Amino acid sequence: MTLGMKPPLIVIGGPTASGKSGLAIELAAAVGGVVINADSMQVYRDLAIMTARPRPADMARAPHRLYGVLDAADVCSAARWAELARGEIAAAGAADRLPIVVGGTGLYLKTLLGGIAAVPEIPQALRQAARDRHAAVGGPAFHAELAGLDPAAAARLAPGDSQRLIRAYEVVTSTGRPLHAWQADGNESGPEYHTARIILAPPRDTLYAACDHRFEAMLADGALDEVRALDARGLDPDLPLMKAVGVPELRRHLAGELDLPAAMALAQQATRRYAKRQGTWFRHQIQSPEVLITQLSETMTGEICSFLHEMGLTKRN
RNA sequence: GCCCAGGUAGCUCAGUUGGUAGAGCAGCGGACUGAAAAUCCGCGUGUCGGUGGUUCAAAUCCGCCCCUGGGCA
Repeated sequence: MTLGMKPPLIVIGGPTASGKSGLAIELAAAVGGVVINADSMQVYRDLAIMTARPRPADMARAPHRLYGVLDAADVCSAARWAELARGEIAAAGAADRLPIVVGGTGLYLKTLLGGIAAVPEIPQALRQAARDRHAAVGGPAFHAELAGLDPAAAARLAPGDSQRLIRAYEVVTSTGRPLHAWQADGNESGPEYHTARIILAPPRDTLYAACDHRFEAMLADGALDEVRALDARGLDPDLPLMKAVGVPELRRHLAGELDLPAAMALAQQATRRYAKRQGTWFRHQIQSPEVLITQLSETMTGEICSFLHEMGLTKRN
């Protein structure tokens, strides 16, 4: 690598079931790349099928990193993931391979690309205490309490926005400074990359059909057994992986609350809604990507390779 | 063929004594700085089956027609 040149990086984002993983594998195989996961659920080990992790046969076609590396009892975060990802990007560069970061977790990608406020890591016990407090007093009272500790955050957040209320609460109680003060300091970001961002944005109808079809395929592949095994661990239902799309629905089926067709229909709906939210995120948060693909396709590898070559990101074509 | 009961939003339905319509679900739009597949915020999107009447005014009253259930033949 030439001194002074920013290391190359490919980032692929888009809604679930839009064909990101397939595209990443094709690109990686074509240019000699490493696929690095940027999906908040695929980082966990327990649910390979339910979280649509690449299959072993696909993973054999190119090196894959950060898939299934954390236990379901563990908690990832945007900052934690970004740190891991930077490590993998550096390792790929050292191995003279092109890093291809792919995933649908917009916040993770944004953190990698733009950094995040340098709030000190908050001990898990304190974070849990904040959550417990919220559960104990309820949303409105918690919101009122926060107003006493961090009026700006309370004013900005809806009383129902539990996740952000809890975050604001834990930051101010743990660090003594309100969240916006940390944010005003600017973002802590890692090294700069020479980046090509590829965003997939297929038409709504096509995407929804793909979501529906894929969930059916997951069930056929044994998703229910996976969820049963996870269920048997008796983990806190608030843990991230326990809230992955489809997991609550299938657990309700396992508990006898829903028949399978009903659980499937609800899970498919949840998937569609998730895909819609992701679309909104990428549309508004990732401005003017280098490549925008408005179809459901993994067959554009050739064109994309040429483009990446023109950008000076690849050595061969 | 006759007798009932219905045709109102994508679906299930509400709609008082006539004043151009509203709920739930679905859907759509948006926000997003450390659990983000999370967590929230906002928004009725409509030839009231069709067509003629009555009326200042019809989803609402009257006639005819069409469609869907159920019953009797």
